[in-house]
Amino acid sequence: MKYSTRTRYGLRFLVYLALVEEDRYVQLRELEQQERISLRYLEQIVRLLKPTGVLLSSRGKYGGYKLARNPEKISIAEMVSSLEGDLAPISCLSHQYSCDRKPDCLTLPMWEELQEVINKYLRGKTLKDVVAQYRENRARYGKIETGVQ
Amino acid sequence: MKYSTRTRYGLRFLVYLALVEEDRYVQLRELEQQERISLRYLEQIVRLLKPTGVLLSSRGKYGGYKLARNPEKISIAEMVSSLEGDLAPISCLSHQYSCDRKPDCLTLPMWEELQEVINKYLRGKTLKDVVAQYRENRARYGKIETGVQ
DNA sequence: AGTATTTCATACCTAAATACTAAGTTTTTT
DNA sequence: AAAAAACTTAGTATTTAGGTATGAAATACT
Repeated sequence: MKYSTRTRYGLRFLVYLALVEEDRYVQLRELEQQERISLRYLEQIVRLLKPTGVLLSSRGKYGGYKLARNPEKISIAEMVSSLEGDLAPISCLSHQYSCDRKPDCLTLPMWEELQEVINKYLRGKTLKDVVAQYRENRARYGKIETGVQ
Repeated sequence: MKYSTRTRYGLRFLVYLALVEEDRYVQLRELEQQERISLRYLEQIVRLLKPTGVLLSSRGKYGGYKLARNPEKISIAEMVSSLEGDLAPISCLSHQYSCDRKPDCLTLPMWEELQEVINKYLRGKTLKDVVAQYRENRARYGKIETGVQ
């Protein structure tokens, strides 16, 4: 079980936006250069995030993306769920899935509990928290904190 | 992120063995019928579990598998890890993986924390616990608990 | 008005992994 | 000797991951 690059890249995109100090639109080209993520691929990933309403976008020259709300109002659970499709750790727990053996399943209760553990962690996590963790980590490594200009 | 059928089937196999009351070898054919898991596929899944030393096997007629130790001594973390390869939630955290961007990664600290959350849950879980959860769940559904003859 | 630049959208592609099946070999019991 | 089981290797179909390619629509600047 691995989260896909979609999810990894998507979250890095959001953290990047959160790190931008000034009020400006960030272009995907900038992320391609800074974060080494293919522009074309990133376009598709961003599209997965749009329905959550977390992004403001502007087309054309000097266009790009910015966060639509404060990072502390942005739930990682919601972002991962949009990028990954859902948060179920096994397909049996995905919404559309049905299985007549469910009442007799030897392991379903355990999987449900694991799902709850993961969901609880992700629900309690905001984009602000992830940014803070990143900053702490940088400090540990003794890096000067510059943020994104 | 989804755990594979390998892992799901493998755990069901282990719980099934734990539910057997008598001291006998359980044949894969029995699991094929009771749990609807292809015998040929199950053979390969079982092979992933053998290196952990959790299984005793006997060949030939009346052969099969039984647990090598008490279910409370069998860690789910170890079983899932053997079935899945490792417990990393993203490939960046798999053992062999290396990435020169790690010190600057915007999200790695968060993923490490999630990994710890998942590992902690799985490490604290034994096969005995999973069996108990199954039994409780059956009771909730009002099913008569027969176990496996 | 025209051009450059960006997001937005659809379609397509390739490699790898998943989830098996097939066919046999080895070991043990009857 | 025969049957039945675990073991082993190889192959295969399908799905998913992880992208590219192409172009349309919107915006800003000249």
